[in-house]
Amino acid sequence: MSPTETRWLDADQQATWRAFIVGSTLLMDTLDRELRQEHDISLGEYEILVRLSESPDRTLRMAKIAESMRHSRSRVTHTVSRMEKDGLIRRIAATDDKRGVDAIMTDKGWELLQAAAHTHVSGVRAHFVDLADRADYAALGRVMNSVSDQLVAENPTFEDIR
Amino acid sequence: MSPTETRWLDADQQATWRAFIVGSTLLMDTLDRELRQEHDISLGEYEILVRLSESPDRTLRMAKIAESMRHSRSRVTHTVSRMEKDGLIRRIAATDDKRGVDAIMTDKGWELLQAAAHTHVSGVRAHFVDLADRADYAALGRVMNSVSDQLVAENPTFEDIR
DNA sequence: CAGAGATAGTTGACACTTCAACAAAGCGTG
DNA sequence: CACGCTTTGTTGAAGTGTCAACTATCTCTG
Repeated sequence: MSPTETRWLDADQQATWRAFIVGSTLLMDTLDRELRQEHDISLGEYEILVRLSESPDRTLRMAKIAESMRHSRSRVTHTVSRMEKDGLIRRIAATDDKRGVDAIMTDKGWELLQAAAHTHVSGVRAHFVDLADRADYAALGRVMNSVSDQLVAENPTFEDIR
Repeated sequence: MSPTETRWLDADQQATWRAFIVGSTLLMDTLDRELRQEHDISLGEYEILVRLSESPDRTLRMAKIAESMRHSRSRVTHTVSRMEKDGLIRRIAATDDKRGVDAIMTDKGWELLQAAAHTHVSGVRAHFVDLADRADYAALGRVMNSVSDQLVAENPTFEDIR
């Protein structure tokens, strides 16, 4: 924040940081493209289906979806609207809280998920999980978890605003 | 590819994978927002300025920019067009290859980079580098490097098409 | 229990990315 | 040297994400 002296990254740190940017961009783009090409669904849409599939009655409040993916409510509204148009999800007003809306995975959504899951998991393995040894992979998990924890802790608004 | 049995991820792998998605999304979004708020520039635009600053004469061919960031040519054209309109970059036809176009960072671009670099590096440290111990960070670098290598090797078209 | 403020979700405008089609210039082999 | 093929870069449309404004509902406090 304050314009104190900048602590630059050393060469190693810089290299790792750049590897992270390029690698994660490439990885996400690839997984997204594979899903689109083979099942006409984006990675984001797939992730929503996964979360619904893990919920009782394949149902989840819009807010819960947004929260667990750390996407904005607005983004979830747009995405779910598209998926509803495609017949993958249905929306009904929540019974308890009249402001709320429940997203429910349709049978068509369920079937698509079954098919897409294979593609996705294979991709994640081929392009990511199976490339690293267990220890390195675990280390990566630790780092990414602390990134999330720190950002959420530091900026509590992440829970709601985004 | 072939619909053989799916080798699912175990719980640990799944957790790490999800941490990666959520963490990297959160991280990139945060760094992007910080740059926008404080300097009216996106992370992608910033990255272009960095690359130009590292090149002789602060000049780089459009294709080289696209290649090093692994963005599509089209994306680079659009982004550079916006930056040109903002006076951060100038474009001139390449002298040698008449198809080519050189992007040149202006003084205004250079000054913006100086200011933005502090914000960016501080953010990268605070939200990423300084959170992990050296060993975990190095492991992450190894993983992300093999991700890139594997994807580029497997799909040579990445060099040009994207 | 009234009013203020928080929360859920949607909407529309705008920004950015992708994709396919395209023009212009270089390259390579007969 | 001419033809086809590749490479460079741009364009415009369609898709997706962000942001700010808005409605409706809920909750808390005096």
